Amino acid sequence: MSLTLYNTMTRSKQLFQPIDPARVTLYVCGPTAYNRVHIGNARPAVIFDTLYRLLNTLYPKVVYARNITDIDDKIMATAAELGEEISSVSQRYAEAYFDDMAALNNLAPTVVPYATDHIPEMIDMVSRLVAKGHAYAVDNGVEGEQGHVLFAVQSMRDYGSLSRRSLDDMLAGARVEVAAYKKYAGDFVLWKPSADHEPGWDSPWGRGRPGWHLECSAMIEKHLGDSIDIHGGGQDLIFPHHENEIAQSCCAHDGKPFANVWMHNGFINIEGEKMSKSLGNFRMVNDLLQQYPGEVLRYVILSAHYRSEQNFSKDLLDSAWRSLDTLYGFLRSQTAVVAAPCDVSDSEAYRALLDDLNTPVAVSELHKLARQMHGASGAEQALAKGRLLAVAHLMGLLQQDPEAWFKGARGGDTISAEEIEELIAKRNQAKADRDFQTADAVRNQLKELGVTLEDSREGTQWRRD
RNA sequence: GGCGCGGUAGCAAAGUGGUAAUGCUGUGGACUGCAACUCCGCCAUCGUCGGUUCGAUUCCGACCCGCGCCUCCA
Repeated sequence: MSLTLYNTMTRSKQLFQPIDPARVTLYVCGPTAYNRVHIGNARPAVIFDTLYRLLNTLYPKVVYARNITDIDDKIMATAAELGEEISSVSQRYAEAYFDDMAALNNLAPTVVPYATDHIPEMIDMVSRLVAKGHAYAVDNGVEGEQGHVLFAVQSMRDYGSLSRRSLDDMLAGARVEVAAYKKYAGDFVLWKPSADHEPGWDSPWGRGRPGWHLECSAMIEKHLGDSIDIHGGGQDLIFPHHENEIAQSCCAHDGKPFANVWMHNGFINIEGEKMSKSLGNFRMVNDLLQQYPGEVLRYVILSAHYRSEQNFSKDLLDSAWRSLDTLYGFLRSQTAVVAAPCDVSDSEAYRALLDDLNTPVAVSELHKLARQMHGASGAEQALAKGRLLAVAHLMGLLQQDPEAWFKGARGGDTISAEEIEELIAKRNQAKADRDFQTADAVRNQLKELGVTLEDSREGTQWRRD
């Protein structure tokens, strides 16, 4: 069994070969904690969580790090707006992020490093970059400029290799003004000075704070090593974020490779439009969770290949919910069957995942396996159930009790489970009396309250629509 | 301007040089007191035009359409 992954760096799929099979390393860029996260943040979390699960079946130890950026100008702005401490803002939103991600059945990463816990490491890295001639400090005495440390992009030969852009091309189309203190327009900030009212840490270049890209380089170096196996994130991070991470880390390590495989997930659009602040169409995970189980969001994300763009819409979410209903329906009808232990690697779904995380095929296999289970009996059925659950577990799906799935709140519930049971009892009595008019009246009454009844030889089951 | 991505059934979404998985929806039937669930069946020739080939949705070229990035951004 071998894993193939698409590498943004080479623009091709390639066999995954860990640097050290005894310790595979995966790093994914996490959120900046200044707001509730939107569904776009959820995609990489779900995708790479699935990859993490997959890697765990292949290697004895996988170190998965996903950071929290807790110092950033956006957080500072939010804190100022709310009149709150920066740390309290970032802590609150980091917690909210963890809650949201857990609701999507994401496992906790092995390491969750915080930027502010790594200031000395960052300063150290900047010092090394300066010493090696890859960075320079602005020392012109000008207020607001003095104390910046910039990465000298021209000091690195392969700068731009990930995004495949030449410096000149980028600068030609640049839409931003170039700060006068930069030696070269493409140079980016490693460290910036903080005003008295801004958060800051003492450094060789005065009181200041880290630039955006620095934390990832420093934290990866500390927790994962100089060279890691896989680095992931959203496509928008390819440039400049990841390009700059590469620059920092490679130059700090005298040219040693930084990440062997670069993986980037596509964007999520909303009802056909790009999700953006100006369009006001951000979909916060938390808001969606008020209307849909987290598993539905996860199912939707896994229904598309991670590299393609994905369009979120109400129809898509509703249909995913119905698909899960079908799957849980099969499981509910086989509750009595004890799942037999099963080796996931012996499945089409597993092979699909090994092929650059082809989750759409893996999801489709879930449906095939469920039907297979449904049509089987005896030991074969037990095995089929075991396989279905094992494969689903790899994807973080179908792990809850089917009964709970159907009876759980689905938003706007107006009738309690007890009341439903009472009405069912009443209807069953009517049925026994051959009073079908009353029986149907009860059914319709429940239907209007969003409850569907399912009669079978074993009795009546119910579900919320 | 530079770099890059995509166009497959009503919707979503895989895939392959030899006539297209899967889910949702719709629809015909079975089951049911009626339903629901489930089961059986039906519903696409893969943006357009050329080329290569015995054969292309799959390779090549052109074109049309949609989209992303170019230092806030998953």
